[in-house]
Amino acid sequence: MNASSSPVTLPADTRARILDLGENLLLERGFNAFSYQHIARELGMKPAAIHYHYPSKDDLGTAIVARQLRRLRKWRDLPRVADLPPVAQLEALFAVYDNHAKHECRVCLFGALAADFRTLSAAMQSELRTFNGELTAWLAQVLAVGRATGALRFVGSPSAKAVQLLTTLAGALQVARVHDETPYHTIVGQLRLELVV
Amino acid sequence: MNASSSPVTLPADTRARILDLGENLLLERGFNAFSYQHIARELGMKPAAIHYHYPSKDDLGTAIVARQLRRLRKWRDLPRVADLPPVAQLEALFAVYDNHAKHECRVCLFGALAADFRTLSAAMQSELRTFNGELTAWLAQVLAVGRATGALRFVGSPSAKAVQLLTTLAGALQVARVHDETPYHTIVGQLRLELVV
DNA sequence: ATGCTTACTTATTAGTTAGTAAGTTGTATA
DNA sequence: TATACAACTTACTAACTAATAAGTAAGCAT
Repeated sequence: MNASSSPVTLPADTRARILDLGENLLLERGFNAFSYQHIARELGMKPAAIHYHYPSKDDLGTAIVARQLRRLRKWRDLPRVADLPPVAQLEALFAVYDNHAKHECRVCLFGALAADFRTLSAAMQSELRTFNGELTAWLAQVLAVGRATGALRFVGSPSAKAVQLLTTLAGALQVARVHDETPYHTIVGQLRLELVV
Repeated sequence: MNASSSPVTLPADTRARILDLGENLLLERGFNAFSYQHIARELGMKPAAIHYHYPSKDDLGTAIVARQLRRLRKWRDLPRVADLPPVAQLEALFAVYDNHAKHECRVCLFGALAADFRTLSAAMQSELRTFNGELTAWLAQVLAVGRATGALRFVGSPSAKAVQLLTTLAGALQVARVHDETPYHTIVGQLRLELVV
């Protein structure tokens, strides 16, 4: 009857909130360093409630990676990204990583899971491979067009440069975590200096 | 009296064997994904025996990083490394990473600890910072001399290039773990192509 | 021979982990 | 009004975790 009788969150939101919290914990502590207790405490619930929504931790982990993959595809196909000239597309990519660096030095999905990769389920492993593969393919195409139009400069094949670039960006966020934001910006500045004509 | 009465390992070796196994497990599974049980089983001992040598897991972790730091300093100062021309020094560095890639796609120390960094003790964190700092400083000097002598080519400051290079190498080993050795060699090939005149 | 030290084992604690089963509550619907 | 379902809680298991304490056997030093 009164205000306190309404739930703190809409029930339908709980699943999404678990996914959000799980993703945060994954990117901040690594997959093997967070538990359902961490999520439950944050939500003011019992760990078993998390199991109701994601029966196993593997289900949750897979869902986190799968959502990032969906986000990547959506972002990549967004008119305000897809219709951009290559240099602007590259800057849009940098902006995503900048955002991670600013947000308490969160590493990217790849950087968070790579070290623990062998302890992950086959489902998570395969989902992460797909994620990284699609991102690399997208960037390779951006780089190819960028060089063809004279806006970007690099030696070697676009796909080799794409793998190298994404690897450097993933590593740069890890360096930011170990030291501070400074080396991250140094690295991205260096990449810009080398790539953009 | 007979051969079976002699211990399988010299007692003094146990400490070193624990350190070796701990390092392997760290580089293959991540710090939060191995336990004293893993080490003990491999040595045919009880977990408590590991505690005798390294009272806490943090002690073991710190010892692993500290040994890598000692190794780095020793390697760097070795005549057969220190007296090399810059390009050969760079190749010697690549060879170290190549060795990791070949050895069951082991990541480097930095790449193994960066994701879980916030869950590590202050001692491990500080030791890893020192490790990464000294390696970067060494490479920056190599790059500076290399460019000055016309053997290496890059834009930006030597220290910026050094941070970028090491970050890329660390990331490259992670990519090798997630996919296979191929992208690792692609990345190193790309680095060589860009750097070596 | 005695005691000390090294390198363990056995036994145990306290806490955490993922995961399950059964029960509860509120809400919507037939 | 009955019931069915969603979203939990309570209570639990089994396993693993790091860590400690106490005991033991072997070797060495005096």
